[in-house]
Amino acid sequence: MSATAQPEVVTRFAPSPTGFLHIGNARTGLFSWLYARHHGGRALLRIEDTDAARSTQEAIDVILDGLRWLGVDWDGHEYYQSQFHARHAEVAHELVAHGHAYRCFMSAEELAAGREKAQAERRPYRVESPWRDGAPAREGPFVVRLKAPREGETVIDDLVQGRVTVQNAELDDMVLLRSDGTPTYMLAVVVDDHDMGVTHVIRGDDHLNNAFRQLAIVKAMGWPEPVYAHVPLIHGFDGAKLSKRHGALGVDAYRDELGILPEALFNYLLRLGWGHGDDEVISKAQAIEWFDLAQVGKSPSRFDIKKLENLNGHYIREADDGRLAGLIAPRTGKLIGRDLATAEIELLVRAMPELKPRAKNLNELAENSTFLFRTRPLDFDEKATQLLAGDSPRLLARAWSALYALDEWSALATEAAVRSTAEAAGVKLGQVAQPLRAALTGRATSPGIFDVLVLLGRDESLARIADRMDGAE
RNA sequence: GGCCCCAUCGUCUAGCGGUCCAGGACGUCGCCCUUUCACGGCGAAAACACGGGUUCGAGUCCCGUUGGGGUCACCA
Repeated sequence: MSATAQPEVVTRFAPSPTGFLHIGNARTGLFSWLYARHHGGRALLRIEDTDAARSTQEAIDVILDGLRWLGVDWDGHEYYQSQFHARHAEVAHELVAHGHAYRCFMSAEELAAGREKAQAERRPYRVESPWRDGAPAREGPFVVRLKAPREGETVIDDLVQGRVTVQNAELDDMVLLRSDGTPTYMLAVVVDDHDMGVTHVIRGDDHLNNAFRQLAIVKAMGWPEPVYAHVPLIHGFDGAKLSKRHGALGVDAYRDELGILPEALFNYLLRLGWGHGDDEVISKAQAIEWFDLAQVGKSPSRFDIKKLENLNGHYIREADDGRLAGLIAPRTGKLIGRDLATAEIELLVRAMPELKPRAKNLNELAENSTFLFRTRPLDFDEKATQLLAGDSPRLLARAWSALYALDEWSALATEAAVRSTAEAAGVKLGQVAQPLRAALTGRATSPGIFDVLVLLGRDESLARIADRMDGAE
């Protein structure tokens, strides 16, 4: 694989299928992918589908689609945690056999009582199972618990968090196998990461505390310790972990509902919590070249939709006209109440150079394109109606005549005609151009009016003007 | 509450002991361009949480305070 003697880097992204790809998880996945790509290693994907109820194929597809759309791929096939349950149990039993874990027969009531007592005495609760020290087995259901170390301390040299130390007395004997024999997440991740050959565990820092307990399993099994990197979570406007409460959306919503381009979200997520000097606009190739965990900040960052949209506007301006037309055609169609014909999509492509500097998301882009396809008589919004009052119908009639007389229908020619109309009428250009805009588009804002004239074509333009001009002239 | 982590403009960040009366970007506010709205250009306001150390010298190192966050399941 790699020609150098460097040990291979294997990262993994392990989302659980909850029905959507949380923006924070997407960033963590992006970081883990970038780390692997930067180091020429492998990026793996594992679906944590242990919770069978939530793990529908549909929920899984949402994640896979979201990642692909973002431009994050993975090496080999995706892994499904649920397929390894037998192996997880096998490891648990091996741990028991070697005295690193034990069968605990404590009932839920006993556990609850202990927890309450600890609470009452205002001291932290730690499971004290008599079976840890070999009490005789009892009848009934049992779980398998890890015999966690109680002396000394555990140190993790985290690539993002630095050296973190925890007293082993803080760790307790966590459940490895439930009473129904199924593995807990704690056991499953450790076993899967080991079996998949994961060298770098890059995940959200909400797992930092778990890392110490998981490391206990790794050590008990005598497996090589992975390198950990716990990246800070994304927070909402109030500084708390981003969640539904903040209206946190899945990646698909940014694509479908907010009209965000994948390269914009990629760039935004990359810059959130990571920086490379003063660089703001960063391509995927540059990201792979520059990215490293060392520059990832330790403090959580807040999600700012304004900056995302600014970046989105940038990428819209850079995007290919045909691509944009294809992306907004369905949206424009929805706005005007019918599908766009092929010729109309071609018109959209031609209009795109004028349309795209004026939009920061695909919805705006679509909205701004509707004037091209509206049928007469146009509907006029309030501002347009105002522009069409007073002297405007008279001015429009004069403009109509000048335009009608044109041999050539171009931006240059129409501009000359409209300018001379204004001059002849003794008014400023704007006094003719604004009513013209209103008559042509139904709105008070639009692309340059001479471009609009050309895009609409001679017949449609003259007809729209005629609709609003003073017929007496 | 215990444990762990964090702390530069409103937000994302640059800064890795002196070149910082702190730089860039978004946002905000002006001005320019201009037929509107954008784009673009120019400019402005805006931050090293606080207190002790260490040092000739601290945004940069150490300690504490305050503030914020994360985590404490037979959930993942």
